Amino acid sequence: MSQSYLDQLNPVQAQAVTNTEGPVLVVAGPGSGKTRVLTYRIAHLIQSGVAPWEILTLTFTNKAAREMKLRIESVVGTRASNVWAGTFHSIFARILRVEAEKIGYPSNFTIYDSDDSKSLIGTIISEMNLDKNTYNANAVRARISSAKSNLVTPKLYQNNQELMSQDRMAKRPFVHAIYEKYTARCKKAGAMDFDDLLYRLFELFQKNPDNVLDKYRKRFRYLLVDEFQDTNHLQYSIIKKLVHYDGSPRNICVVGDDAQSIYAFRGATIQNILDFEKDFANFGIQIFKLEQNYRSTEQIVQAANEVITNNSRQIQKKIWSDKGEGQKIKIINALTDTEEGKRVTDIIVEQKNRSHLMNSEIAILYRTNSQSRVFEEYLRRYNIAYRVFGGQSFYQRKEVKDLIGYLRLIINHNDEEAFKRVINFPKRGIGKTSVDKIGQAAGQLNESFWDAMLKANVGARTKNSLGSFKRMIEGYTLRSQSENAYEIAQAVAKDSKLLDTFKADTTVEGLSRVDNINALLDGIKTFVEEGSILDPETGQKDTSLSAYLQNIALLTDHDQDVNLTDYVTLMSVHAAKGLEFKSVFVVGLEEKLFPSFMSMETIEQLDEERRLFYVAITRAEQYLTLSHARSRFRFGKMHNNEPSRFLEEVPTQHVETTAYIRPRGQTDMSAPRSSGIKGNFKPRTTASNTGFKVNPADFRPSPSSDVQAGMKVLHLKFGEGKVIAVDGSANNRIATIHFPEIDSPERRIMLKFAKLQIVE
DNA sequence: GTTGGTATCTGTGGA
DNA sequence: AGATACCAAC
Repeated sequence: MSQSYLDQLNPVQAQAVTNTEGPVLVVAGPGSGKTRVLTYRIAHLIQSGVAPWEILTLTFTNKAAREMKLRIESVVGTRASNVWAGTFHSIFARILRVEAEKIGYPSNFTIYDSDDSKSLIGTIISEMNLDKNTYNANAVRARISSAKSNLVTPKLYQNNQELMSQDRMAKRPFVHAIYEKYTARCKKAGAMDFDDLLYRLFELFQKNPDNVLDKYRKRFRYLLVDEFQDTNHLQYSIIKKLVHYDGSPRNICVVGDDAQSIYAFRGATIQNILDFEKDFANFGIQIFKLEQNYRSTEQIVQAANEVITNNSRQIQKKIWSDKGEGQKIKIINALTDTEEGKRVTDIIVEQKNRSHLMNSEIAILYRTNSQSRVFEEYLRRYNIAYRVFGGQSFYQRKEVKDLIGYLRLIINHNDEEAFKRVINFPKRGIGKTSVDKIGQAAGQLNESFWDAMLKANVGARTKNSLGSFKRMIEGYTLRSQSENAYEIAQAVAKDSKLLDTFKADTTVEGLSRVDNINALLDGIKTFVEEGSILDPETGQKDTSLSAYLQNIALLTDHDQDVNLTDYVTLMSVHAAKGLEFKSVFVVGLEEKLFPSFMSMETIEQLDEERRLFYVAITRAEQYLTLSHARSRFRFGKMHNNEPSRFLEEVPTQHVETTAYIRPRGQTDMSAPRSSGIKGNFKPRTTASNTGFKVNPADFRPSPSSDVQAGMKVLHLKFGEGKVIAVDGSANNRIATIHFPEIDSPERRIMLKFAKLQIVE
């Protein structure tokens, strides 16, 4: 057997790969070859005789799972496709398809996405006659979601003093009642939301009917978990059900980095890492720390290390790189968001020309998806190919959801959200009043909307329409037994008049809706051609509509296959986790934006924002550019924001001194700037003026040769300071200055770069 | 029931 | 600014 893949690992990595028995915790810094370790570990298991389908690998994104499979394949060949590898949600959904009936769900259950959940919660709120401003559907949904993630049932919720008093304080004492109704309603509709995919599996394992748990414990002899820092309590509880029991070999390997935990907002907790150490302490746990960064240059790694030390709690590790010192970090201080867009694009042009970067080696990362627009405009003007990830996903578009709504209803008649979406679109004369009556009947009879629809007290004509609607859907349900997903979807798009309705709309929007429907149909066709694997062990494939729907529900925009053209990547920092680019731009580094205004209340929230910043800067291999704008257009208004505190946390010795030079011959392309600031557009020459303690308009820098020890000086970012000493050679004088206003007040400043105004 | 216009709300990240 | 909710008129 060839062991050559072991030669490609450093000693710690090799340890993490070959110690396959018993519990293992791998703490993996950014760029430390985490994926390599995971894939080689799986390959190693297979090489040592473990059957691929005995290995379960849980990841957070479909993309990560797919990539892992590809890489395992390159070592062990096609056997790789028999490994169970997927996201928590998709693997668990697959198990639930088989077992759902044991806990009172149909095997063809629908998966409600967050829009469905939100809509149902909104319906319940209004049915309960609660004020929908106090009871914000999104806020309630978040609370329900976090309850589920912490194994809190509606009953437990009601008995939990802390939760109840939080609700009372927020003037929302009935959240527990909404939670209870929501749960019942989902069940009635044969639907699971994203949290249910986890929670119901836990329930199944907990109740353990027919000793079903035993089956999965035996099936998954080896368990691997990627991005463990992003798991929530519920996920960890399921993991423990599978591997942590008497007599278990406890073959579990979790890989994570506490410094890259960025999903606390949806219940993830790094407590899981600490708990893991504790829970498996008596079972021979082995801990490996991957500390060598193979991705980034020293400037970037050291800056990142420094930034993260501002967080209060973390697992001690020393990330280092031997990629050489590399380029310093550039900082762009822009006046407006449009100027930021222009200057970032200018640098992209320069990097392409001078450093011969491909578009695909460049990424622009931002905190919120809405920031993409300005960059898109400039990239388009400069004729640079780009691709925006995230934002409104393809699957969230109205027309796409409409068609999928039909398909969902065909497979699961009880799907309430799908029913309401399509019952009167395209119009068939069944208006709001009728749907409300159906809803009332459903409530009284304790039936689904579907079962109640012909029993509702509606007019004869409406009843007629309902009847033919019902027959149409049932006809497709029958056909779906024998025809594949594409055949059904195509027929539905035509017969339901959905395509015709959109075709009748000749506006630009209507045209794009038709395009999107066709794109969706193409996607379904591809699915049918490839089929989805039901069970890695048997390799059984399924091209049915039902299989398609379970596949689609957990897909995001990032999973769309990308044609291999060369484009600049635009995405949120969250979406960029796990990726790397030669050149990275982290933009919009302003207080209230990054860190987000929603996350500035507590130290914990700020720490998470900082970890997000850490993730952002560690995506860069060679070039890192940070930018902020003094003012930006947001929510329909101009906002002036201070530069982000994170900019100040980047040590100045890693920052390049830049002067903004207007690119030649491009004046005609200059951005439309908001009036009022126009005249103030001046080149800035300091690198470190990332946060201004002094109003730049009042700032009059003095010739640096005049600066002497003992003087009182002003610095744009650091404020007032006292020069303690001046040393260095005549043409590279360095001043040691004490700035009382900043955190580490003693600064060494090179006078030939710094701008200082002598006060006295 | 449908249409079109106006008022109101909302606003981070994503499986 | 954009999406959605709501309402009056057809």
